[in-house]
Amino acid sequence: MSDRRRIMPLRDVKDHPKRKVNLIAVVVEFSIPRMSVGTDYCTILKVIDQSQQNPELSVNVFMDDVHQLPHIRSRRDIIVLSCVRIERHNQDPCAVFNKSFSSYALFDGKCSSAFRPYQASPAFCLIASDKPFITSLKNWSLTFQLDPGISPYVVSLNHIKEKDYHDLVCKVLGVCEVSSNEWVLFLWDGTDVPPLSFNTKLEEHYSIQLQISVPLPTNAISNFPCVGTVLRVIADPAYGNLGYHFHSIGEWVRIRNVLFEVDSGLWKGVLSGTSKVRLLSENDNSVIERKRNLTERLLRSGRVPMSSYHVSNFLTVLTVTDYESTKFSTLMDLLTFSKDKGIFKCIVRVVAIYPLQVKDFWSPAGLYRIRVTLEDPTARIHALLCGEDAELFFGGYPSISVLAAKMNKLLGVSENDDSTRNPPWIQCCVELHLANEAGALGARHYHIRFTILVL
DNA sequence: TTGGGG
Repeated sequence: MSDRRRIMPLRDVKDHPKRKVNLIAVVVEFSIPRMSVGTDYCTILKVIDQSQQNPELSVNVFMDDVHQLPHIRSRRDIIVLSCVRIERHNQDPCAVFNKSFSSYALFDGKCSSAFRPYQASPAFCLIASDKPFITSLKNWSLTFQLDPGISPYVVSLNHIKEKDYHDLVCKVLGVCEVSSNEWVLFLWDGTDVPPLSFNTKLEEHYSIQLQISVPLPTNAISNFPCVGTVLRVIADPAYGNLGYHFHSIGEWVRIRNVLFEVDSGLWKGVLSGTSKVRLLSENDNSVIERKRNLTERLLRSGRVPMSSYHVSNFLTVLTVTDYESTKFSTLMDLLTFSKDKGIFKCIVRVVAIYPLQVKDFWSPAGLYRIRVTLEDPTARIHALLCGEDAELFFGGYPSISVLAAKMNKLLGVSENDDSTRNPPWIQCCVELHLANEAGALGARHYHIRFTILVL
């Protein structure tokens, strides 16, 4: 075995088509490992070095065992690529890792002295002459400002559009197998997804879902932020065990090519075959901007939905004077509240009611007994509107036609368009009771209280 | 072979 390996600077790669070369580079982006349409699993890396940061070089890695594909742990990690073949795609060179003659090793980019790879392909062998290359690349990358990739596709969650592909600069709150081979990613950028209208023909409002996929137990969401939407992103089954492939929990990333869809009047992200990840620093400008925007928003407006700032679609529902000075809470504040009783003032939309017919609002004893589904950008909950609380809310016992008109206003039913409805924002008081053991799913009960509907 | 930003 030779004790030297000729390492090619990335700027020279373009001049060596069809050649097999050795590279040492910093990984700045990776696609999530997944099955290819051929026989192998695949991940695509973007790498840079001192000689070339733009364009980044694509490295396409194929392996027959998904566990043997490189799994990037941290920003600035170093990859040694031995005997990769240079090909051309369109006008751009790329390196292709062939499992029959290529090998690789991944090194922590932060630790300056260790030469032990945290992952390597079976045939990889570190050669003494690699070490100074690795050291100088680590030293260089610590001083180099990595490019987060400014692009018109980057949006924050308050600007997403249905059926569009967007990039998000966001924090990865978690990844969870919600059912057998169904994985969900939880993403947050501190902004609120836009409120949606409901298609009354497709969505029977009494059967409305409370969330995309399954409910999570309180202990799973207890560390989620209470302001800003936690977007649920469904992974394509081709990704297999997403928890194994995704190492960025709690970190800021730029995640590219997320598809946005609407399901049951809720926003849903889809991790498609072309989604890619760039790990970002807490000090990255795009991360600092998002944190600053959230701080300024909370100082300016408190815990209210971003889209309720402009009150064109806001019903004046007054809470009784006792709670006028109470600060607003989000529904996620309620879902994660740990004491067994509390009263909150929220800005929400009534997205569904049960019973469906106003004539069924009373029990046989003549008492109001209604379940409403409340929504804000952070969550949906069922809340009860019963007895004296409902009398206060509706102003006693109005006629069925008056009550029906009030409910139509509350649900956003339009007088001249029965195909869509767009519930207005209202403010209301919600009392929370934890029925028994704290945090148990379904043990929380919510009642609308101290709220008067003024119409 | 696969894969390759919109």
